[in-house]
Amino acid sequence: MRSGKTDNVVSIKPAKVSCKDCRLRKFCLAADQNVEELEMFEDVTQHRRPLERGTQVFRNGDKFDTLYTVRTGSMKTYTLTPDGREQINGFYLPGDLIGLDAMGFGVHGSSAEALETTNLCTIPFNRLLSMQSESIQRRLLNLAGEQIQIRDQHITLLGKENADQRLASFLVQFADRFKALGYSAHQFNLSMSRADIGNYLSLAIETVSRQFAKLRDSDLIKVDRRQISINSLEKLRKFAAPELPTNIQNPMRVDGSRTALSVLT
Amino acid sequence: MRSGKTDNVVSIKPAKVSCKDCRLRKFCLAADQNVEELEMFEDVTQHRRPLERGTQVFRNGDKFDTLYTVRTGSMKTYTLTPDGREQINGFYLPGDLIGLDAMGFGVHGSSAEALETTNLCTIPFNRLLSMQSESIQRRLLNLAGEQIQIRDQHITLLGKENADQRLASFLVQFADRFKALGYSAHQFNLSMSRADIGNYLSLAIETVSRQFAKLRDSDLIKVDRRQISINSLEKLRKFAAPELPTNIQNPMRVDGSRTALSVLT
DNA sequence: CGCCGTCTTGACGGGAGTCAATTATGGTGG
DNA sequence: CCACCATAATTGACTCCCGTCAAGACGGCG
Repeated sequence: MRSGKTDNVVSIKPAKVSCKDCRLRKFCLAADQNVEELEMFEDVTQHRRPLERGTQVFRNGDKFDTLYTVRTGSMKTYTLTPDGREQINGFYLPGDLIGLDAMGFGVHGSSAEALETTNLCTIPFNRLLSMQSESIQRRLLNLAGEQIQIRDQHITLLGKENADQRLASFLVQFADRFKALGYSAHQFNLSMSRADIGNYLSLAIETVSRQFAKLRDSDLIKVDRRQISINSLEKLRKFAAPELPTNIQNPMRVDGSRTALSVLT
Repeated sequence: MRSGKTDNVVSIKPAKVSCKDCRLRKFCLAADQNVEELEMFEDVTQHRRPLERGTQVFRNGDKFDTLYTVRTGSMKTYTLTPDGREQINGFYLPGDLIGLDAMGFGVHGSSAEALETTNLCTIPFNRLLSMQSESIQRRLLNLAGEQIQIRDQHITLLGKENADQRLASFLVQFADRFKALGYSAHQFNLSMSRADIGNYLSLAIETVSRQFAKLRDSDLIKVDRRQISINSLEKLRKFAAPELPTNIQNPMRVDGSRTALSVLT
């Protein structure tokens, strides 16, 4: 499946869309590439036949050699506890890159599974590096940094928010992500089950259900199974993350630790 | 974070130790460098005067331009909740690299603070990249991947473990890290307060205290304030992460999701 | 010696987990 | 087309782990 230039020929099978026409490009590894680099990148990248729901792309312990970008559909990644329960660490939407965590030890520390019919771009890691592209290198670091920050936020959610706030935060997160993708932030449906939501938020599914009911009864959202309609995103945001009552806007430190730095931004 | 023996040389001032003689090199960015690269790297890197306990190196929202490696001492990083409470995301020991999360958006999403008198190496990020060193690039990706996996594990801890297991896991983690650094895994003292431990593990300090007592009463550890002595690391490990009762050793999936992969462990 | 911050220990209550029953839904085959 | 079933989701009742409140112990240091 090659193409020197954008052809008028419509291919029957995996319908390879050129990276330079892909509306997700600004999210993916190829975001900042110039034309020639993009061709190299496109040469490295491959499409895959669609994954059905429940299909795993890699599993905890697998040797790492490939990164994946979600083209359509959605995925979850999860780690396993010693007693075999799964802990979902993240959900991945179109444009998101999966597998970066395995760059550490060369072995996947998590598993990745499709939540619905999903198309991926596959990107062999060593071939990617051998491109020696500065912009790719930079982008890889960007995306890895993002993943760390996203996880830090999730740790904060698990560590500090109660059940109400967790579900609200979850919905706000998806609203924002859908909006960034050009979809409606107020109307979307979730591809994951209540069990997955609960697992991700560390709540029992009954609790998830109850919190959905609570948000519905407060007229913040409408819920029909996995179809979500947000009445006021801003109210929901407030609900998810209540701020300090009034006074201090730039929190100078709530505790008493010193802050003596000679840093000039 | 001290233990065992010190070096014979007592240095007066910043006493710049050459990277090539640094016993922490294998942990840091310069791990895989050849001689000439190492010189370039050393040229980029700088030492800093020691930080006192409580001093912040960067804060949430600061512009990102520098990475830091812990040389001696220890640090914590934390994010802030909207209402100003801090959530500790990680503790950093000698050899650990701090600041990678900020590669994502060019702005720090967390703050970093010294837990005790601490010496850092500072590494200007852009100068580092301009070295165009393949081994440095690779190492950056490695370390970023590690950070992601570490956070995934912490998410799993917060999501799935109860109070007993959390503290035990915490101690095991530090035992392993000290051992990797060449210190005793069975005897060490913690540089952080009960409050910091509780914050990190998402437990009230009273609960931390109670769990310490429980581990002590079970003869798994001895505790004297921040001085920890582990009687049986393996028992503690078992306690931290109980496995499946018997039967299934390679968990085929506890839930009912499909697993259509041609994987052989 | 006395103050203060850190830590420990006890008593109590609440938020969310667990158990259980009911309803809704979507897929499948007669 | 509908009956049937398995899965998913909701709702209620009860329980328990851990957070909160409160008091006291232990050092460290001026």
